[in-house]
Amino acid sequence: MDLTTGLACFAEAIGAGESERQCLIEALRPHARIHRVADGLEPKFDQGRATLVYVVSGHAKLVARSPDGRAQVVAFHFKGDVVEVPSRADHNYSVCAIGTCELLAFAHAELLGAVRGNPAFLEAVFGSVIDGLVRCRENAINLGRKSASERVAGFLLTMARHGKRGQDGALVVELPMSRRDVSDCLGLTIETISRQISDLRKQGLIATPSRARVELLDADGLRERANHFASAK
Amino acid sequence: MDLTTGLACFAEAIGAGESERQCLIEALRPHARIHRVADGLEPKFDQGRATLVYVVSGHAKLVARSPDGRAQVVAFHFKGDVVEVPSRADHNYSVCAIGTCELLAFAHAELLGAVRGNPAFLEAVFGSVIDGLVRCRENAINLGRKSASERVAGFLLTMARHGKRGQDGALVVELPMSRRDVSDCLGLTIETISRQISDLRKQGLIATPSRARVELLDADGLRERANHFASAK
DNA sequence: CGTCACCTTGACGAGTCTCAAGTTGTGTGG
DNA sequence: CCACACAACTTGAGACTCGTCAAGGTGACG
Repeated sequence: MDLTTGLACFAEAIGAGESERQCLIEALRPHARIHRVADGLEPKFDQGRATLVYVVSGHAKLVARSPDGRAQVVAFHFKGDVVEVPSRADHNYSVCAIGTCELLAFAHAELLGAVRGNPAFLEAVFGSVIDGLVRCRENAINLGRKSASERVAGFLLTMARHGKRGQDGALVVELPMSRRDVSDCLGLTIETISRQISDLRKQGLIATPSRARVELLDADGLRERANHFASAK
Repeated sequence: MDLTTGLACFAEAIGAGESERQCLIEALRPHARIHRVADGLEPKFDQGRATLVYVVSGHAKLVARSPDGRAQVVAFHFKGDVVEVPSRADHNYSVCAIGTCELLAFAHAELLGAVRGNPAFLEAVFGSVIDGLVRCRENAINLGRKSASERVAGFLLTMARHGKRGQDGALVVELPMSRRDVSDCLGLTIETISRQISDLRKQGLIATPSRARVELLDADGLRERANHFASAK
């Protein structure tokens, strides 16, 4: 996919009307760069500059690594998501492809400059960032106050938003990421993930027809197990 | 403090020029509400609507609670911070005062509507939300991949941003929140916090002249202990 | 059919939570 | 100014969850 097509996807996703789309594409073009990234690779964006990335196709993860090999997957991002990549913070972040993946990258400052005159667009980008914030907080709650069992159940429910309903009515979720990615996101080890998945299967809450595929047989049971702090009760 | 003064603070913080400030205040006034909140109380904003809160004075925490009493402090916010309070998510959030505190609240949608014509303002709000996102991610890394010792050291360094330099050169940090708040933020128990603080004191990294005050005697030592995943080596 | 990466399962131990007791500090009333 | 009550914090001992290490199983691909 080339830059123009990528920009068109982005413009459409962000809700630009037919008429203004072309104009938007031209305004953004000088500041955009498209990266076609193979599995496990991490494109280098402008170092030290906050970057905004739009996932044109495939899946990606935002990950922080420590020198000693620990990793925290801060978020998974799917086709159509907008990822805010911070510049300076206490930790280093990179975007890493899960499978082959196409990313559209903008330096933050220039993106904002280019669309100053278009508040609708600015709001749309704003909305994406808020989405990211909300999801990050949800995960922070998982990490801070939940047991392994609750985290895994909650994770499956979150992933279910991208799932489809199978013929038997169960929700079928594809997990494009490895167990290691899941563990690095939930703050657990791959062994613990594995044990929890096995538990859920033994209790009949899920089925695992293949490694990457999970069927949610009892979504309510999962929700109970996830123990979300919602207005429950 | 009344609504007008609060709005003026907000307008100034957000970087509005002298000239446009008055205009901005008038545009925002119909959508703003000011809350004077006593210690430990949680103002009710419009239920089910995303709300943006500006901390006019004092300190506040954004917290998610579970029916069984567990709490996760998602973020602490100080005077001048902007807090994005999500509407619908898997967990319920509330803003809770730490000491007496004044909050300026806007329904999200109306705030954006009121300032559509002012991209500079929109960008400033945008920037605040991104700040929140970055801090939330930093905390997610703490929660997911760090030991109790690393978390507490990292927390003190984060709080040090609001600290002042004492006469002996050490950074003096006031912790307006209780140990329970700290533990609910770091995903630990108050006992563990207490033990870690004692450890740090015994090792000479900090001093604790009073309960709420911490002096960072050896910031580099703390940073080492915090083990931030930054470009270190 | 062999190799390899990935996942699963088991046994054990470290780190943190839980429970319980003690200490410090703060405000209140005499 | 002192005595007391109470909340917040500190410290200790034992339990439990999850991490670590090790061995085995499964599926994909040549």
